[in-house]
Amino acid sequence: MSILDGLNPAQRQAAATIDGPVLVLAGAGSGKTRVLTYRIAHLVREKNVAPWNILAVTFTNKAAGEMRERVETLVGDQSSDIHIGTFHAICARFLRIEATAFGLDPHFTIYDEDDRRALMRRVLKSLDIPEEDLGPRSAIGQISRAKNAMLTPALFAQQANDNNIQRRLAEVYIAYETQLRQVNALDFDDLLVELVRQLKSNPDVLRKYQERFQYLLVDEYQDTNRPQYLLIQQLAALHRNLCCVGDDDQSIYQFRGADIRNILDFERDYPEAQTVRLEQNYRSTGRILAAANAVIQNNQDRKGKQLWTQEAAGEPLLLAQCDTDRREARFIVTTLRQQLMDPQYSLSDAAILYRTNAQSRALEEELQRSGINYIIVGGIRFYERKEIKDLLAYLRLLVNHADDISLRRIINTPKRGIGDTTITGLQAFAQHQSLSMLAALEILDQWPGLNSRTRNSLEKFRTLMNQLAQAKETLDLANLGETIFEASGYRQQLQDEASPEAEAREQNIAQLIADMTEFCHNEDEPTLEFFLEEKSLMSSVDEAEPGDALTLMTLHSAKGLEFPLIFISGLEENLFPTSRAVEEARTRPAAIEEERRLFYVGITRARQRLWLSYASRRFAYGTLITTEPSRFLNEIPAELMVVREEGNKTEYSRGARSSPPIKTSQQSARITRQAPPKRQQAKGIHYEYDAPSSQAHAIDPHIDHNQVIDEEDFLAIGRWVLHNRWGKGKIVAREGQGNAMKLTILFAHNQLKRVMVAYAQLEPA
DNA sequence: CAGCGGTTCATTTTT
DNA sequence: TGAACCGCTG
Repeated sequence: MSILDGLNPAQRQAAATIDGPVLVLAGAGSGKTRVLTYRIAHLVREKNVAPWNILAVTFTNKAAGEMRERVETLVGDQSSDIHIGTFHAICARFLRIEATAFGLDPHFTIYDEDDRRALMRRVLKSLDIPEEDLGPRSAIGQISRAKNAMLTPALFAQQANDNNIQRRLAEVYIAYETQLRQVNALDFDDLLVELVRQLKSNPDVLRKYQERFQYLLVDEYQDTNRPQYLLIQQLAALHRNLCCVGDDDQSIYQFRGADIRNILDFERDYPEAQTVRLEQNYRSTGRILAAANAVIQNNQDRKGKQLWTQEAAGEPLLLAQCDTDRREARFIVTTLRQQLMDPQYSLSDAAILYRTNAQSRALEEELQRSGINYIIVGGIRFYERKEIKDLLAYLRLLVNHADDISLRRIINTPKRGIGDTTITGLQAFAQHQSLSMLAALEILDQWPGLNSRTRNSLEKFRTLMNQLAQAKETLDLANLGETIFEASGYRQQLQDEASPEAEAREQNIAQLIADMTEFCHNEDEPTLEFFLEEKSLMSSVDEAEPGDALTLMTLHSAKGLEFPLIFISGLEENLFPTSRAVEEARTRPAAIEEERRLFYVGITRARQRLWLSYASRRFAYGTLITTEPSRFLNEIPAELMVVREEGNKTEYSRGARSSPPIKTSQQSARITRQAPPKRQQAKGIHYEYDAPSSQAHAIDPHIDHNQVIDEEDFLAIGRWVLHNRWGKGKIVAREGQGNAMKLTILFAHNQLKRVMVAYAQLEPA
């Protein structure tokens, strides 16, 4: 008897191989979290590994929380001693613990995108670089890339050729780093990069961690970037008991520096590594999985995997071609309503996925009109709201006096009559005195030519901050938050405004203070530092509250999640794939592949039903633009999908594309659901196409289900076959075997179609 | 200094 | 469409 008995053979191998490096290539829905948690349970309960000798790293806090929960049910109390966390959280924690050894100030602040941008603005201004030459956005992006390539400012400057822009950028990088250090802050990239560097130059500290973490587990390995890879390599170097779980087909963060080589080259980096493939999918119906497989097969750059399932074929996918984005929203709402008539489904079983956050607006309007309860994952995060960031800025400044960016944020919030001129003046004065802006407030009498009115306002602010600093020493976290809200005059300002928005803001702050109370109760060490750290590293996915609501989110946010009912909207060229990808693909065709993987991720989120949609006309940038259906739609075998037209018939350009997936409304109206494929002796693929009786009505009674196909005989290249929809055609190409077999057939009017044998009703012609 | 109105610009994706 | 930024006025 072993804990691992409940796993399938591949899963068991992945979980039981605990000595040496293991790479688990886990397809979507193949039970990778199960493997990870059972592996941990196996280590602790059956191999007597001490919990604190295990480190498990995930991508999101949510994944970490889930893993901890599931491990807890398997091993009980001991789970609390296992190190489970996100890369960023773990790095932040180690950096703080080892701050002294690393020569860092342990009170460092973690800067998010907003703070980073504010700092960059300041840098660009100080270097007199006009916005047209280099915007803060672009500068941040390029510097982030440099950091993730482990390039220090000095190295970057060296590499910068005589190219003017590069040299300029090097200057910006240097100034940015200097200022970051001056305000005692680290950005997201730094958390990783800094720890990797410090461990390299402090071998004794590294040794300590290497000895402690005898067993390492990494989730979502395909999304690790260079510094993350290096960190893992450092930590695993001693024991080499490293288990990385990932799926190259689900790598969707390369734009942010995730390096697919980390997964593709695993065997090279760890020659003794064992590779385990998890290819049985436990999540989706046969048709959904077939669609996913068909789409991802268009990618060249992959290790190659073929997912299979024992689940029933399920319902066909449905593609709604809508005339406008508004109609698309209505289609989704109507369809959802229909589904909810079925008592087995509730609102929380459904999710709408889209490529960009901006697309949520049209959907939201329609949902509000219909009174459907929904939550948005990833819009504006709670901790990104202005009022929350304001209050947090007070807290940050109390912890880190050097944090000028936070000071600037709050020195005149709420209004204290301290304007831009004064702030810029204070900054210059502080710089001249080599002090932080907060410290400079203490020596205002040395500021020449300061008029008494301004001085007065500044002194009032100084008094406030000193008062709060005292409060910090005596009060607990929640009371401190309350005091700041009150003493700063923030509450007063909101009440004076007396608007619904102000009311909402006040509520949000009440929520923040409630969070603080909760934090005090839950944590062993509820320090202000740790509270801020937790909040800085919180992502929008982590905030999704359970409840009876429909979920709206980007495809990126959906990674790792699953829903019985999934809508993927906005399947249009230049939206999904994005215009950037389309553009880039003109010179580098592989550029489209990340978008395709994203589509693959979306499809594989669905357990039972999947709806796809696009709008021929859509509001973007405030105007109506016309669009074309996404190329990805052509990659889904027609047999898997029913097409329906929503709204007025619309023209679309047929272009040079040989097989537009769209039929006219007359045709599509008559398209009934496809019959399940004929039973075949699949070679190595175990599809079971026993349609549940509830679907019986969907099956065309005229099809002979027992007809046996001798594929070798009549499906050879050059043969003529009869398709129930397109008539007679000639087979021109064939790929795959058994149920995965696809044929390319030339039908009348030079119509070239790719069909899946498993779903097409083909007969010898 | 604050508040206003006008203009411009942007939409990937996020730890 | 909207947020974000700029410049003018009181």
